[in-house]
Formats: sequence, structure tokens, C-alpha cells
Amino acid sequence: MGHNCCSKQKIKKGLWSPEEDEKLLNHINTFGHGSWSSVPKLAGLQRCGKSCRLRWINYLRPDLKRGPFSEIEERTIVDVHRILGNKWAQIAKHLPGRTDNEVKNFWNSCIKKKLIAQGFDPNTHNLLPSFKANNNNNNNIYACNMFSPSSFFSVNSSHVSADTSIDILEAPYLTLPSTSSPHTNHVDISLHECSTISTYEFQVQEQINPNVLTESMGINSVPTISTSHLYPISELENIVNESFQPITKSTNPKDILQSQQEEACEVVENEKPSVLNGAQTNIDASFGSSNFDLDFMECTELPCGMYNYQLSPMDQLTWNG
DNA sequence: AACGGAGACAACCGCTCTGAG
DNA sequence: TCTCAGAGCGGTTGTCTCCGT
Repeated sequence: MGHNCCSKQKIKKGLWSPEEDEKLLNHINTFGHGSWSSVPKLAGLQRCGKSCRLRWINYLRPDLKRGPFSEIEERTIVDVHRILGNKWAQIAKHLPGRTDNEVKNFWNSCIKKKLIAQGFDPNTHNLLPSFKANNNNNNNIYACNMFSPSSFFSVNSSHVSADTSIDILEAPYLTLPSTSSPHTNHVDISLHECSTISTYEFQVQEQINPNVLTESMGINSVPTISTSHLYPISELENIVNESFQPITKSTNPKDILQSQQEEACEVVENEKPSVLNGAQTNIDASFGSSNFDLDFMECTELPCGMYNYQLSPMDQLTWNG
């Protein structure tokens, strides 16, 4: 199919010469681009309007930031991608001076490989099967799906017997337990949301409503929820079995992600105030040190973000260059 | 020095969306 | 409501550079 403008006339393709760049730049600086289809003719270029537009957006625009991506930008890309998928234009909106094309290239050439190297599926951000298999041999780390497809449930190893093995790999959401328990032979339980950036630690309280948690993340924020609860080790397996219940309606990753996004959107609309206040929920969220980007949340239809850079398991992984 | 592979980046292609008529 | 052109987006391909052999 292609675009008609190129087939109608003799159009140059391939890399742009400095002279062409100068012509386009001068024209747009003087007249603006107006209708892109008319730009080539007015600027004296043997290019199609589409090509001119692309050249301007990806290369000539004065507000572009050139050079390598910073670590923060990498984190941002990974985190937003985890929620939105290959929505490069949307992702790029959260990276001032970067274009969708640039983000896309960076993802394909760099981040994707890093994620794979760390055992994550770059499409779903879930653990790769081989990586899961390895973790199944580790009794102290359990992976599950929460809002993010890639999450870790970890148990303090100093308290857990070697035969405590609960496979909750396929649980798409985390449901907090509603039962209270006697406080003997306690172990500490913490829940670490394991993306490349995020760590969640949920506090389980006595009368907690067993609502599905769909707390999500934001960009450039360092909010923390430092929480813990004590359970008797004898009940650990029961607690986990009760607490991590798959409620997925589809095993298709796309369906799961979509439903998660829709649910996240509902949380934004309905529960953001209560989550932020911590008054009507049993989660005590602290945003004291956060520069959480609410614009981002609204724009990407996400609920409030809660994660901690320092504690993220993925942060402890090395990004092989 | 020549060659080939890998990586990074630029640009194109094909499709969808949107707004005007 | 339909059609069409323009704009925008994501996937893919092309090109260049670097590096190892």
C-alpha cells in the first residue's frame, strides 16, 4: 500500500543530507510545518510529506535530547512498558526530549536483551519459564502475578523450613488474608513486587479486607509502604494458599494485562483518595518523599504508585552492557 | 588489511485514527 | 453516514560503524 505521496512523484528516499536538513529546518522555522503534505514543495525538497514529518520529529526538532539514555530514563521506559506495552509514543511522552522512535530502538537494541538476560520476558515482564524452574528449587522465593505479571513473594529464610514450598507462580493477583492468627513461632513475610524498578511491601493487618490489591506504580517516585505481619510458621502454607487465589478469567497474557489495566483504571477513579489517605483501607501508604507523577498516572490510567527503588530485587541485578 | 557479524540508529512501510466535506 | 486525505503510530528494514578474527 504505502503512502500515495511517494508513488505520485519522484521522491528521494534514504538518509537525509545536511542540505536537505537545512532546507527543512529553515522552512519550518520560518513558516511552520502547517500541512506536512505541502512542506516538501514549499521547502524545495524531493521528499514526501511523511518523510519530512518524520525527519523533523525524530531529528530536527530543537527540543530533542540527544545522547545515551540515563538510568532513570531506562527505568521509566521499562516501567511504563510493563503497563502499556509497545506504546512507544505514550512511553516517549514521559521522556522529555525523546522520540517514540528513539525509545523503540533503545528498547529493541538494549533493554529487551537486558531483561531476557535477567530472566524476564520482555513482552510480559514475567519470569521466563526457565527462570521460574530455577526458582522452584529455591524454597524461599515464590513468584506470583500481582498487578504486575512479575512479582516475588519472599519469605524470610531464617524462619522457613526447607520443605516449605508453595507454588503460587500462576496467581495473577494478590489477595490479602483476612484471618488473624496466633503469634507463636513467627516468621516475617514480605511481598516484593519484582519489576525492574518496583518493590512493594504490603502490611497485612488483622481486619484487612480481602480485596484484590491492584496497587500499581508510577514514574520517578519513591513512595514506600513498609509493612509486615507475623504469622506462625505452621500456618504459612495455609495462609499463602488462602491468600493467593487466582481470579483470572483468561490465561491469555494479553487478556490478563488488559483486565489488569482496566481494573487499575477503576482503582484510579474509585479508590485513589482512600488509598492515598490510608484511612479507609488497611494499607498505610507514605508519600512523604515521593515525587510521584500524578499526571503520568492519569495519562496512563494507572492507580497510585507505590514502590521503592532501593529495595527492588531487579535493582540488585546487574545490567550487562 | 580485509572481512564478517553485531549493534545502534535512521528511515520506510503499512495500517489505523481523525476530522473535514 | 460515507469518503477521503492527512496525521500518527508501531513494526520492520536498511545503513552505518565498530570490533573481533
